[in-house]
Amino acid sequence: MLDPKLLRDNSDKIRKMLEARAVEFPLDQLIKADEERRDLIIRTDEIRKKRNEIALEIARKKKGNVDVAKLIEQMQSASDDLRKLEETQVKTEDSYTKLSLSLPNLIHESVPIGRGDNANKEIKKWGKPPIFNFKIRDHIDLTQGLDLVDLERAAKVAGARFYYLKNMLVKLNQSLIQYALDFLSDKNYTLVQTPYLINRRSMEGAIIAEDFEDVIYKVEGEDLYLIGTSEHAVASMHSNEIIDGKNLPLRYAGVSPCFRKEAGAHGRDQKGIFRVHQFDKVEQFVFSRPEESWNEHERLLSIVEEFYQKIELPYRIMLLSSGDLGKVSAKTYDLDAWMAGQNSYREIVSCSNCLDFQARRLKIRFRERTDEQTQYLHTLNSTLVATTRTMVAIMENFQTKDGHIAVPKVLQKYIGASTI
RNA sequence: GCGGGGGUCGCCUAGCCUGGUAGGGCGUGGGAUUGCUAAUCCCAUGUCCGUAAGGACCCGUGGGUUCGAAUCCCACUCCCCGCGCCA
Repeated sequence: MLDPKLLRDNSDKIRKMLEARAVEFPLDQLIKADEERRDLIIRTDEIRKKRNEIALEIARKKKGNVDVAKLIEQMQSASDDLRKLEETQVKTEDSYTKLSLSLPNLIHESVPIGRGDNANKEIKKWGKPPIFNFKIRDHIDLTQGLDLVDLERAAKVAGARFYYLKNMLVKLNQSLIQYALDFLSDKNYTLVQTPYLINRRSMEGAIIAEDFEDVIYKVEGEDLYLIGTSEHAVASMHSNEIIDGKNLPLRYAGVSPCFRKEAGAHGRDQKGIFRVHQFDKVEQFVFSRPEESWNEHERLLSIVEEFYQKIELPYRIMLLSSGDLGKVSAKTYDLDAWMAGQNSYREIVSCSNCLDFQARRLKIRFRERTDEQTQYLHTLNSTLVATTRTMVAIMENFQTKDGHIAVPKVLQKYIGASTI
């Protein structure tokens, strides 16, 4: 949600954003709804004022035992007027809220303008893709050879894009989680394991309406949705709160499984565990002062880089273009890890600054002193590790000639082995 | 799941029975006073509309009754206590 003042004073800025994102949006309709809404507030306020005055008068006269029948009549007619006006007000307010909740976030000036991922900008590269002197396997071959994944039975039991992890891959998965939690814990993050199901209000605070359709699973008959990432549950954790400024920034390490419908992804990455409906993730989430959020954004990225350097995965950092940017994000870096089996860099991390977009929806504010005006804070999120994709990268890059997998050094003490 | 108690403006609390402008304390900021500190007193301290003056709203949420609801009625929700069930 954007500051409604922008609709009035600077709608061009919003228009430019919509154009850059190539998003169709009935902005004029929203501006009109906002105007109507404010007009109705003024009109209903006037009637309420009158009603309050009469009510006061009645109370006073009653004390003096004066007849108030006439005043009560006036009150009745004012209440009737109000009821009628309120009906239209509810409708206007509804359409305003609905529209304003589906308006995407502003875009930071450093974001390249363009459609799709062609316009994404490479910021840097780290590490060198490994060179193999044998015919390499992709992660699907590797997991089959070592009995690490059972896709057929998962398809039978749950459907496509599900998987059973088996044997050492179960341990690798746990090791990545454990290492990631230790890593962030050392950086004084607050560890938080979130609810995996959250209600609609909370979900709406973290994502934009259309994502409900494409990514979010709903529990039938309940006001509950499976989180697509712990970001959704951590963001809403402080909803409707006023945070004491001296506690900022709040840095959380969220850990949870992630559930995604992958509705628009038919045919893409159909095999293996690269694109699946369920995976585990350790996520960084920061509540920050507005003036510090861009520094926090860079900080998140540098922590991510440190992590993948320690795991020794070659990667590149991409700055997403306006067309590729998520609707709630003002600026996003992706970290694409080298995947030897696919001979390309693939996305494993997404690091975003959402400014006050989520905070407005969730009413998360802060202030330094209790006599001060409250302010919306900024929220940022970044993957630290999404286990399935990182495991794909590890398996493909660390494979050995005999079809086994070397374990990155930092993970060895967690998994208790040097090869799989 | 059953029974009982509760949710009040950042925090704590009064008001609810008996409907008529939500009061007090703490914290925080400003001011006054005082060698300094402390103490004391005064003012401010939620949201929305409005350039402002001002006004409206706010007592867990949503309905209802009423001229008028924090207050009465109904439903829901969360917390606490007891019972039941349970990994």
